[in-house]
Amino acid sequence: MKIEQDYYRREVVQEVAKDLLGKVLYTRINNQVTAGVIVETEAYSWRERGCHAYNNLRTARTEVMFRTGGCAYVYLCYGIHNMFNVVTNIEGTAEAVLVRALEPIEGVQIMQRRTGAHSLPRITSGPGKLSKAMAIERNLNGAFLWGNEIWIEDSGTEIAKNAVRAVSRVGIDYAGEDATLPWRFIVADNPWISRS
DNA sequence: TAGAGGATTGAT
DNA sequence: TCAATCCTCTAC
Repeated sequence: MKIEQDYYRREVVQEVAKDLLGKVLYTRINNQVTAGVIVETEAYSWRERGCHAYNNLRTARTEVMFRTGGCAYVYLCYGIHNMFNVVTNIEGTAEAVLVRALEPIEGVQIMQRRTGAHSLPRITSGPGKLSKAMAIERNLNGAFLWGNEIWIEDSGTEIAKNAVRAVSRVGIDYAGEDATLPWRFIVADNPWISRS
């Protein structure tokens, strides 16, 4: 079952980030279907410095974050890596969840081919790598997550609450105190989460 | 319009 | 530890 829009429109972005663990991200690009269970996420909000839309900064890039929950926000990082985010909350409130790692369950060979010769446990263990494996590029920026190219499904299997860890986010030292917020959510001991 | 830097990654 | 690589944002 594809997840419906109300799921993404909730007010607390951290709740959506935590809840997305265990859900399944699908893409169908060039008629090739790939899918993976989300095992690591990070929450971002206009209220804190780690966010591109901090202090309601509205630019061509951040515009998508202000849209209604359920859109994809895809941007290029370091000129090399596409990063996939899920926009949350209602229109006008800039919040998003960065998907950082997946456990592949469908189209594994396709993902291996797209990422080169990486060994299996590592092909989707990081935001740049999973986008490459799933063929997520900036042409999907703004796409709704219940379409035919990219969507998220509820697998029906819950992640045990005691298996979820909330830790600090990575790579945002410039955010000062906000870099210490425990807004990164991982499935503990899962071999597919990104390196710390 | 130029210049600095980044929600990363893989090789050294 | 460092380079790759290009888009985005800011300052002039």
